[in-house]
Amino acid sequence: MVTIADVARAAGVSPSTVSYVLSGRRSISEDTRRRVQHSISELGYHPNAGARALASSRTNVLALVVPLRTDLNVPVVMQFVAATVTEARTYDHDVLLLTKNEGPDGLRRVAASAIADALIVMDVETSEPRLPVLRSLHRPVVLIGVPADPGDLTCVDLDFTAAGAASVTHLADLGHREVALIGPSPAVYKRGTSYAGRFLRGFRQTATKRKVRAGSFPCAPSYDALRACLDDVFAKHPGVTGLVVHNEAILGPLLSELNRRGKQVPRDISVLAVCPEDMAEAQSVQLTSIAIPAAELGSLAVEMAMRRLDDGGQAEVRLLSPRLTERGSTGPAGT
Amino acid sequence: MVTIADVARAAGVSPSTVSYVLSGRRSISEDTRRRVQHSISELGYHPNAGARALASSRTNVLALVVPLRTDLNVPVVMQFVAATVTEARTYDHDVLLLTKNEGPDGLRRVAASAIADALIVMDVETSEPRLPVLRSLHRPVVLIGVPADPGDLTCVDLDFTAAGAASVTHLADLGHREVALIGPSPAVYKRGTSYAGRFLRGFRQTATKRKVRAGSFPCAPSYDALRACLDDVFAKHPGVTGLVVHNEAILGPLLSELNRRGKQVPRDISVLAVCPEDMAEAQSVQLTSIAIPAAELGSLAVEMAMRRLDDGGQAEVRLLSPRLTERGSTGPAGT
DNA sequence: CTGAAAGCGCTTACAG
DNA sequence: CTGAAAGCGCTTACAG
Repeated sequence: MVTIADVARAAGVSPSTVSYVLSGRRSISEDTRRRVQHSISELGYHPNAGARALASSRTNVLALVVPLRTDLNVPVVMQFVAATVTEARTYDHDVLLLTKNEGPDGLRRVAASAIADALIVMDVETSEPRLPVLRSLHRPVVLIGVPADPGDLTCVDLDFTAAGAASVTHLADLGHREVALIGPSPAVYKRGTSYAGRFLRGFRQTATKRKVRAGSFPCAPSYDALRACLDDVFAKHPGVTGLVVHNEAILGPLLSELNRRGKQVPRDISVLAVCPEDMAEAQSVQLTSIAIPAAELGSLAVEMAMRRLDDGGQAEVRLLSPRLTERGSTGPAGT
Repeated sequence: MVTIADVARAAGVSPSTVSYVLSGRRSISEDTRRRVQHSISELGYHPNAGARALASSRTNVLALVVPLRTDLNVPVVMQFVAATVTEARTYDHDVLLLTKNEGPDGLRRVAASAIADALIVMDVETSEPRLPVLRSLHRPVVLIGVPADPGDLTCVDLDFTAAGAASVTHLADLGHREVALIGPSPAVYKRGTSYAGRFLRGFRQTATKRKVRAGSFPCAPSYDALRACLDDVFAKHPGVTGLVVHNEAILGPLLSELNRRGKQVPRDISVLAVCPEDMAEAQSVQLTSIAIPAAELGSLAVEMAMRRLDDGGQAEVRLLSPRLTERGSTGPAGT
């Protein structure tokens, strides 16, 4: 194993000088820097992470707490994770993966043993039970989602309330008077997952304002559940002409079922999806959609965590404005 | 921050005794152990990871190198990752996530800076370009997948050759004389991804042996690509009565398309899927399938990595036998 | 612009 | 059965 002493010897300087060349924390003569850099690459030196962490109390590791359920949208989680890891690397950090079911003890362990400098937490609930622990960790925490009372914790998410509103506005503008929201699994609502409730609220408020009849239909991610859900929609809303789908897992099956039932999109019924862009494009009918910007959220979360680490900065709640892209699955009502 | 010295003081022993209580590397009187344990939980002590790593040259971290492509099956990757993290925790290890696009330098960095004790590498290609680097790391490496020449690297995977064979055997036994394999995206074959080629080989060999006419049709993960692919299948194999689908992303769309074309499963055409169990069960028709045991592979990989860390054990190539479950999407040919 | 040295919090021979 | 002490490989005041 190559140590800083080896590099120092090879370059004819002291170990501290090598360290300063690496950190840039003091000025080094051009000549010395060059000799050190040369020895470093010559020897293939990489600072020992444990020693560095011990001496500096910085690990250069971000802990990412992910849910590993299957009722959540898996591709969205993956996109988020990928963006987080990629962005973290641009700050010279690595990502440690923790699962939600490690619970409060796991969070305490990671913080107390100084395994990570900061935490990014996905799948936040409205009355998030982990909030007290997270606050007690004395480490920067970035929540993906917005709990009822974030306090001094940083949050970032899509503005789901605005997204819910935008979905109704779009359909109302097209003349639809009766719409249905096909939402996430009942389990997601039961858990009080932050985004589900916020979307629904925006959806309902705007429906009232725009005098659009609106119903909400949670749907479990299975073919049978979807069929039952659609039956329910058409029974309760015989005049429905617009569907807002906030449930990525059943997008494909939904389009098949509509087709099987002889409903053409958008002629007979408009469909607006809330999902990642690529998913909206990959369906049998290209879907008008409000994007779930998983990748942006991932890199933003890292950026915010890094900022809090560096400047000790202020907590903030950052909500990304929804972006709606028309792709032809929505059209005027009653044509 | 609570240190081992704090615990020692509170328990009235030396720091080394606390360390030995934690590691169990020497016998401690029952009384001392109890006092120490009590102080530990009293103070909420967790050993500093960096200090421990520095002193012991063990990080208790496993690095997991994952592909972050979208042409790979995302749920399978997630299941694998989840199982890896969960299993690692049972060995008191954490998981560091690396992306494949960090490349050889990333692998070298992780090994040289002693961030992780061992590596688990997913998405291995037949002529895997990372093999030389991986061998040079002097750390246990477990590959998910089997390269042409694994050498002294440990490998674990489903026996895809046997799986390909089993798929044909199942259909041939049911009397099918002409079958088509709808495989992974052409990009997957082009890349030489290990499992795709192995499955195809088993499929072809057994088709020849059983005198079954067989064709192979790679399919990109989009609705349009699927339609074109099916057109191709029926053009080249007008007498086809069995479909083997080794491409999870297009399972749902495939069933919709068959339905739209008036082909009933399994009356008109049998469908056998290669995918995780829950996916086979979630389709509009419950699918007879050969399971992709993502979770088992994840925990096996961790187990094998831990064994190599502890006993320095032998390298091995471990192939799990395929398991076929009948669910009614396959039936006798020509009824 | 650079070096010598203390110290980060553990583990583990060495000693008794 | 237990303790004192060296040492792991860095960073960072302290000094010049």
